[in-house]
Amino acid sequence: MHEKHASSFHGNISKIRKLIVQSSLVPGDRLPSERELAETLSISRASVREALRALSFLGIVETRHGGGTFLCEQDRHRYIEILSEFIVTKQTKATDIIEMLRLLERMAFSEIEPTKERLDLLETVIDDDRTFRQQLIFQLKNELFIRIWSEVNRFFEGLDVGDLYTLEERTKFVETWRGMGMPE
Amino acid sequence: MHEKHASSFHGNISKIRKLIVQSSLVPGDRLPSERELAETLSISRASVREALRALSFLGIVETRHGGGTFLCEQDRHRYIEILSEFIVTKQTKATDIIEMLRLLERMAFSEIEPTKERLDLLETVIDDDRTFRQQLIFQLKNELFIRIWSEVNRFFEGLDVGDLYTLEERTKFVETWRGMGMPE
DNA sequence: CGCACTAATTGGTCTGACCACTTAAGTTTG
DNA sequence: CAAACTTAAGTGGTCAGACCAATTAGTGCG
Repeated sequence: MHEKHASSFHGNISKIRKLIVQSSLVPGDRLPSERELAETLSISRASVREALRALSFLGIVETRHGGGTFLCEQDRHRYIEILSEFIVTKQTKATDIIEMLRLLERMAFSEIEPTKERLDLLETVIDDDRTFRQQLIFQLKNELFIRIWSEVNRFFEGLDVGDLYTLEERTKFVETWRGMGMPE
Repeated sequence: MHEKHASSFHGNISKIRKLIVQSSLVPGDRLPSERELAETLSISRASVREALRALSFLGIVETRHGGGTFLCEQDRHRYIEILSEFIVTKQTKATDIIEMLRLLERMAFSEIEPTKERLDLLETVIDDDRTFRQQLIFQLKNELFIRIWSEVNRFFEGLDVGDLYTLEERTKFVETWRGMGMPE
């Protein structure tokens, strides 16, 4: 009658996320119904609902009464999801850390005004990925932001996966950034 | 047999939170068991569990298998703990908090789709800085993001420096936002 | 073609049961 | 008497099946 309880709560979340990926679902797509998911994953519908509720909280999924469960516009909520998951789970996946870091640095780029001094400074350190990114963040002059970035970056360096960007990417960043600045 | 469905999901969360307050529970205290809560609040245990799961995600409550459900040590908040540490450890400058808050709210603006309802809603509260910003954030429907924003905002309000934006700025926000909407 | 109605689908809730873990009371033992 | 063990009650975790509520797809009629 009752099956063995082999799967935990977080395990069920992973199962559903895995299923989303394997099914090649794109943002806006509808997930299988709760009843289908329950049968497919061999868990009760109650457990499916708990997992879906969690995914809903993380902004990954959206449910409509009578309509179904839909995959959120991930691109719209991308960095919120990353931020959420980074904070929620202790053992963050490497890919998430990298994406979070990239997000923060993109935010910095969009926040900092590209003056000539800053451009020159970044170009002098463009060969070193770590220094380049650090100098960029430090330009923000926001200690809170810097501290958050430092923390995420600390995790990143612990991964020991080399550079975050290639030299080509860094060069392109600076050029794009220069284009954003005023002529004067 | 089956009772009327008078209460919604979020309503149940409120019920439990209210009960926590009314019972004068302090961090570390144990809540009534799920079965007791179900009877007290006149809802099914399944609904109690869903509400508790949400509170658990928000870091307000912690459950231990076989042990019970406990009120979290407020300052040891799982996710907010990290953010709080950033803010508290060194005395963060007020300007940094303000900037971070503005950054978060700008993120929200770029994430939320500007529907007519949302525009109307924001315009009705445009005179009150705090309410305006809160309504904006709440549109995100991402509880975790809301928690994070709330935490930073709490520090901001502790600064007692008045409004974050002027009425003119808020008006401009809404107008800019409206421009971002597609004509369809 | 379009509108109203109906049936099927899907999420939301309820009930009662059983499993797994924790806790505390009771018992035994040194 | 105190410590270790055993046991029973309590609690969260899961399951199954049912019904309610909202949406959607389908059908028939005008």
